[in-house]
Amino acid sequence: MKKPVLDLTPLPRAFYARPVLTVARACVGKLLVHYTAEGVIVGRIVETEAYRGPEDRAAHSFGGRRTARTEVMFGPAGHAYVFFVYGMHYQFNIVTTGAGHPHAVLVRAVEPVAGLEHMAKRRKLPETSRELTSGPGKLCQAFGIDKRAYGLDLCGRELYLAHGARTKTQTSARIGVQYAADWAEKPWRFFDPKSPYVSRARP
DNA sequence: TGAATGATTTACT
DNA sequence: GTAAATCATTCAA
Repeated sequence: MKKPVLDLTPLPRAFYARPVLTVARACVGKLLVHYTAEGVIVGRIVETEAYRGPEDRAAHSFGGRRTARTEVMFGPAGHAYVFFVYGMHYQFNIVTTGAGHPHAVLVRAVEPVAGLEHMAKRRKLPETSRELTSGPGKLCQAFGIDKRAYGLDLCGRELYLAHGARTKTQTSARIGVQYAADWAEKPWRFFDPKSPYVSRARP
């Protein structure tokens, strides 16, 4: 039995042009595809979070803050918002909803599907390690996503989402945003409880 | 110009 | 369990 060929057709812009909570939930189970110089890398998304500026205190676009960094979130849906934190980690987000609505979905964890050798090389870990992609900074390193991906159109051919199997989704509070008080407690994190690659809850 | 800090990971006690 | 690594972005002055 040969493994069936993966369907890597990019999802249409209409998928992203919906309310951010809808898109965040819909992203769980979808495939994240990145064509790099080394080869194609594919992962199944198992954990996301919604950020709904301007009213969401935990969002970078809170209060309608429009700067060079947040600019892409104010544009049309279906683009990549990539930013750098803690002096060493990138985070990959998907701009949703539509122009003028700075809403985005943070992709927090994926399960390796294809291109394992490239992920393992970038992460300097064995291909079997769960640490390969079980966190927002980890998956960016594994996929080779950095500031060059900022603003990329996810309806292009380089970096995009593709259809995947439907899975059950659980919700919880978001992680790492305690500074945002009551907004941190909203159940805006979506994940597949059966996946071993979901990032662990905060200590 | 300068200081504070963060949508994290990793190593160490 | 706690702390260090490390720098772009932001805000105050």
